[in-house]
Formats: sequence, C-alpha cells, structure tokens
Amino acid sequence: MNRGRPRSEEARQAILKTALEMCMRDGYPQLTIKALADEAGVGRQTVYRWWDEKSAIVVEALIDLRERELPERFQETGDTLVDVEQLLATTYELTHEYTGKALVGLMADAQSDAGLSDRLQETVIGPRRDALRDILGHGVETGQLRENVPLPLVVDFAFGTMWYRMLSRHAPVDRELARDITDAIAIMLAV
Amino acid sequence: MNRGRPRSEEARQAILKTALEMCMRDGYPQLTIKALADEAGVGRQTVYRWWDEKSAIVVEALIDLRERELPERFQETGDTLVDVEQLLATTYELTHEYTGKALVGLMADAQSDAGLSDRLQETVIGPRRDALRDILGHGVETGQLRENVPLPLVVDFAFGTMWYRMLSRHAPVDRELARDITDAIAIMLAV
Amino acid sequence: MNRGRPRSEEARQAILKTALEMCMRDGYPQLTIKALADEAGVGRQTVYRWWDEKSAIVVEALIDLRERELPERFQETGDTLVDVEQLLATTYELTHEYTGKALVGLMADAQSDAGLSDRLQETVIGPRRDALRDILGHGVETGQLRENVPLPLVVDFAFGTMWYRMLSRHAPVDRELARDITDAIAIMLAV
Amino acid sequence: MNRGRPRSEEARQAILKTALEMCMRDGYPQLTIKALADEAGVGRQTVYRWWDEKSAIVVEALIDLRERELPERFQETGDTLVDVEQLLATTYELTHEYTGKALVGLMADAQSDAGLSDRLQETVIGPRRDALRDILGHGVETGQLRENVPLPLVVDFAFGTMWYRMLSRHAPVDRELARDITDAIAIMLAV
DNA sequence: CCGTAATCGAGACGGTACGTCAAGTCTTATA
DNA sequence: TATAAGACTTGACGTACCGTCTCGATTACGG
Repeated sequence: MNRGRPRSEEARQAILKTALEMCMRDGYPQLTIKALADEAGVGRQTVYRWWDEKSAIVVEALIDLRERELPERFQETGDTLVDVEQLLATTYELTHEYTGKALVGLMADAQSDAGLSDRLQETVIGPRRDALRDILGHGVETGQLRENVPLPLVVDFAFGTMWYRMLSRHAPVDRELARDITDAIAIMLAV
Repeated sequence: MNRGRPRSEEARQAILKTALEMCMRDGYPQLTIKALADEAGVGRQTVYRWWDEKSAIVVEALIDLRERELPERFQETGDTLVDVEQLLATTYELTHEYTGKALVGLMADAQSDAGLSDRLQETVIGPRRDALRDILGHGVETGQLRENVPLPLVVDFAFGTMWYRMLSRHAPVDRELARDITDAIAIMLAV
Repeated sequence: MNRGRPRSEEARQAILKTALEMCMRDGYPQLTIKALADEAGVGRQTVYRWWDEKSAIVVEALIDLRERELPERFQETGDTLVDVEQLLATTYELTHEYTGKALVGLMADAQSDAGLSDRLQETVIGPRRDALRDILGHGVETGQLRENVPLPLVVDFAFGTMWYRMLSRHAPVDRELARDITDAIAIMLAV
Repeated sequence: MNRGRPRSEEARQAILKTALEMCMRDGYPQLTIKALADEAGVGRQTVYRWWDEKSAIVVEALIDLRERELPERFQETGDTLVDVEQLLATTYELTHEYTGKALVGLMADAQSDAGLSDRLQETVIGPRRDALRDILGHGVETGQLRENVPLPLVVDFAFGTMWYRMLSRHAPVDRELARDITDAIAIMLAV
C-alpha cells in the first residue's frame, strides 16, 4: 500500500517553473542542478529523486507549458492556408519567446544521447510535424492543395527555417516569417 | 626586437586536429580542455595561451578544415541547378560527416554568447549563405531562374532543412536530400 | 533548524594525522593540499571547506597532538629545578621528534602572515613561555631562586637555544641540552 | 681559450640586489624566480644558468651584503664586554633590518635540504659563532672572564635569543637586547 | 492516535574540470 | 657564448558543480 510522505506537488512545480525561467534568463548550459535547487528553494536530493538528468526536467517543463499554452492559442478553421499560418505563427512565437534556448540546449544534448533524442522526437518534434502535416494532408484531400508534392519536405521547410534562424540568428522568427513561409507553400502547392 | 621562442605550429595543429576528432567521436560537450590537452600531448597552458574558450578552438579547426576540403571538392559549372545541387551535396556531406556535432555544439553555446554568435555568422553561416545566394543570383541574371522570388527564403529552405534534420534526426542529410531540395528549388524558381 | 549532514570526524582526524605525518616525512613546504587530500583519502574540497590555508591545518594538528601528549608526559613536583628540567626535556623531545619541521615551516610562513603569527603566539609560543615562567616565578616566590633577575630573558635563553639549534642544526636538541640549560639557569638564579 | 660573450656583471648585480629587496618587501616565499627575473629586467634563463635554486641566489646576496657592511660597522677594541656588545648590536641590527626574512626563509628551506643546511652553516651561522666565540675566548685568556664555563652554550644564548625573537616576534631584536644579553653574560662569566 | 515509512530542506562527502600561476626547459634573434 | 624574450610541459592552486550520503523534521497511512 501507499506509505510514507507523498511527493510534494509544490516542489515539483517550483522546480519546473524555475528550470524554464533559468533557461530563458541564463541559457540552458548555465542551468545547473545546484543553482536550480537553490533558486527553487528545494533540496538537491529532491531533484535527483524524481529526474535522472537536467534534460528530463526541461523536457517535462516544456510539455507542461505546451499543454497549458497551445490549446488556448490555436483553433483550426478548415481553411488550409489560414490554419497553416496560424499554426506556424503560434509555434514560432511560443518557441522563440519561451522555449527557444531550452530547446536548442536539449537538441545539442541529444546529439550524444540517443534516449533523449527519441524522447524529444516523441514529445516535441513529432507532434509538431504531425500537426502541420495533418493540416496539409487535409488540404490535399479537400482539393485546396495539389497532390504529388512531398509533404515531409514542405514540413522541413517550415520548421527547418525556424530552427535555422533560431540557431544562427541571421533573421527573425516572427509572425512575418509565418506569412512568408505560408505564401511560399501556397505557391508550391497551388492547385 | 627580441621575439622569444616562436609559437609551435606542431602544437597548434595537434590541438586543432584532436579537437575535431574528439568532437566527432565523443560529442562537443564531452570535449574538455583537459582531455583535449592530454590527448593532443600538449600542456593545458598552451591551449589557454592561444584560445579563450573551447568554442574558439573548434571554430578555428572548422575554418582550417574548410580551407583544406572545400576547394578541392567544389567547382562551379555555370549551370545553376547543377551548381546548386553540387554545393548542397558537398555542404551536406562535409557537415554531416565531419563537422555536424561540432557545429551543433557551437550553435548551442552561441545561444548565450553573442561574440561567438557573431563569429559563427562571419566564418561559417554567412559564407555558406553567400555562396548559395551568389549561384542563385547568377541564375536569375542569366535567365535560368525567374525573378521576383525572395532568395533569402530559398537559402533558408536549403540550409534550414539541413540543420533541422541534423538536430532532430528525423530524416537523413545526404546526397538525396540535396537532389530533392534542388528539385523543389527548380519548381519554385522555374522561369 | 535542519542542519544537514554533520561534519565527518573521521575525515577531520585523517587530515590532521596525515598532515603531521607528511610534515615529518617530507617537510612542511612539500606538504601540498592536493597531496594531503590524496593521502588522507579525502576530497580536496573537504579540506578547503574547513581550513583557509595549510598553516591552519598544521596549527590545529599541533594543538590536538599537544592536548594528547603533554599531560601524560609532564607532572610538576614543586622542586623548581626538577620541574624546569622536566619541562624542557619534554618540550625538546616532543618538538624535536614530532613537530620540529612543522613548527619551523609555520614560523617561516608567519614571517609574512601577521594573522598566523598571532595565532602561533596564542597557541604555541605563549603557552610554552607561560608554563616555564610560572615554574620560575614559583621558584622565586618560594625562595628557591633569587629575585631581581629578568625572567623573560631566562625563558628566551631556554627556548631560544632550542629554536636556534633546530634551525641551524649545529648541535642537538635533546635531554642533555635540557640538563645543561637547567644547570646554567641554576647558576644565574642561585640564591 | 675564452670564447663568446662574457657573463654580464650588470645582470648578476641586478639579480642579487633585487632578490634581497623582494625578500625584505614581500617575504622569502613570495620571491619567485619569475618575479625576480621580471623585476630585475633579466631573462629567466640567465638566472637558471648561474644558480641552481633560489636559495643559492639569496645566500650569495647575503654574503655580498655582509662583505660590504660588516667591516665598516665593527672594529674590535680588546675590551671583551665592549666587543661582545658591539658585535651583538651590529649583528642584531643587520639581521633584523636587512636580512631577517631572507634568513628565516633559508633556514626553513634548509630543513629539507642538507646541502643548503651545510652551506648556511659555513657561510652564515658558523662565522658568526666563531666571531663571538673568539672574543669570549680571548676574554678568558686575558683573564677578563672566568674559565670553566661552556662557551658554546653562551653563544647559543646570544644568537638563540635573536632567532627566537625574530621567529616568534614576542619581543624586539635591538640594541637594548644586545646590552641585556651582554649584562647576563657578564654575570655568568664574572671572574 | 501511534508507529512506520517515504518525503522534505540542508549541507557535507569524494570526485573532476575549471582557469591561473609558477616551475624549470627550450628556442629564437641580438649582442 | 651570453642575453632578453617568450613559448613549452608540468603540476598545484582555489573554485564550482557533480551525484551521493546523512542528518532532523515533516507528513501521510495502517494497525
């Protein structure tokens, strides 16, 4: 049976919230477990008891954030190009403002951590790709877009540009980019 | 007038070579100054004398590699689409095989290091973009490609997809991608 | 209220014991924090957490030793000359055999460290001087020694000779010296 | 035959002078070869070419100083007690003001360097002892002092007190001490 | 309502890499 | 050949964080 003191939800929230804040403020590499525990007002052991490594903390924090933020920002309309632009605008904004540094750090860590790579694929990369692809696929089905175009490459275009700009900062990641990409997709997929 | 013992070119080469090797083998975060010095058979102080931080070492190593490898792999033909595919194929291969992990690590570090970000822009990101844009621009000038298409976005497409795939590993970065991207560009820029 | 994991008395003892051993064996200058930590089987940080500098470690080790060794070796008899000789013999032996190199090193360090100088005065030099002076003073009070002799200079004689010989090694510091010095004091202070 | 550039006497003097200055100013342990060479405006190799270790430099500097200073400060009179006091006063002053820190440092180093210990005995400790002993011996011969007193112990008294006070700083080493010690010797050796 | 047991914050533990400093050696051009 | 300059390898310095441990104090549940 359940015995002993139950896990403190308060501590969990404080850790996740502080982790994201520190990522945004100082950058992912500067987020250390020690600093995180201190700033969250939590014992270091409490962190290690529930998470193996700092990437796991940040991933969980990102999922929590997504579940809170995405639904209330994005509603499909059925008009493919409108939905695409809306999805991209929402994704770009959320990623750029709140989770950019954290995600780049996670991706970098994943380069030498296959498990983390898979987890990111399942929880962050994949769902986003699926969402965009579903919209585009629906557009093809309803005749709004033409067939015989490799949709994965179109998805790569939309998200690849975002990542590329976030990494190299040669151009902004904003609402205007969402429109430009949508326009380009419209041309490529014009019936 | 007296200039003292000259810098050891041997040590410099050993450090740069070892740095790239360790990046490829173990990953950028696992490349520590101590391990690098030990494996290069060099005093730790010799590393610190010439470079401020490990990112500077890796950047210099990448530049050296590029100067050695790029010229002998890529020759322009004048046929825009051929040149584009050749440039992308060469860039994809070199980046994916030799410098991928190093570049991802550098980009991640650059998220919280403006100086490094600028240096990467000047030495790695910018030149690549310029090379592709020049080829595309020449294609427009010679009438091989149509006008009125935002070339920067096309460049984002080509390199963004590469970065996106290198980061998330959802699809390969290879010669086939170079052909697919070139095909897509051909469609977007068909006269 | 919560005080965390308590300090490890085991580690403390290992550090102090090893410090004295290394001083005796290798000499005070050769006692490095790193070597001390390694030989004591202790993390380096554990040393730095509790002591500012190596002199502080050695001083504490000397105090601990003195508290263990002195009481069981020296008991006053009331006969001034006997007590003097016994105190000197004990001090000479303990100093020469166990703590000589350590004390000389500390004294040398104290030349450019006023704080250390004061601490040595309080914990090592002063108490020794007081002990001898008390015995001599008692001898004067009880009429065993004559008055009107500057006792501090007599104390300087007894301990100065010890230090001088320990430093320059031109003659031994042993039981015979204790007798010779006591004889000389007997002549100087004969009633 | 002699070939090549001759040794620079200028450099030698600069090194010895600077070594003593730095000892007095910063203390013997703070005198590093690097800092010495820099402050003397001399190449580091020039130091290592002529001296094995820093103690050798300081010993040579002390000998040079003694040869310059002692003769012009001390002239024997034939009156034993006057000569004793004059010798002690001169020695105390010179040692305390100019060479104290250097000598303490050397003595400390000599604790784990038998060669240095011997060299100090020959060049610094021994000659001083001999000088005082000669004066006392002459006093005995001429009947100014009584026989049957162990002169070495008297010498230990005079110089031991000086060292003891220099080390522990519990009392000054000055002209007054020279008089007090001379008075005590006068009592001990009264005919 | 009392004991058992898992949690909590705190902080010491043995490690490892950091970036700095000086050691003693070497290699250059100049004198 | 000696010199000033300064790069070389080496190793200790003192610091920061790692991941583990041990403490008293805090909460739940089951007997």
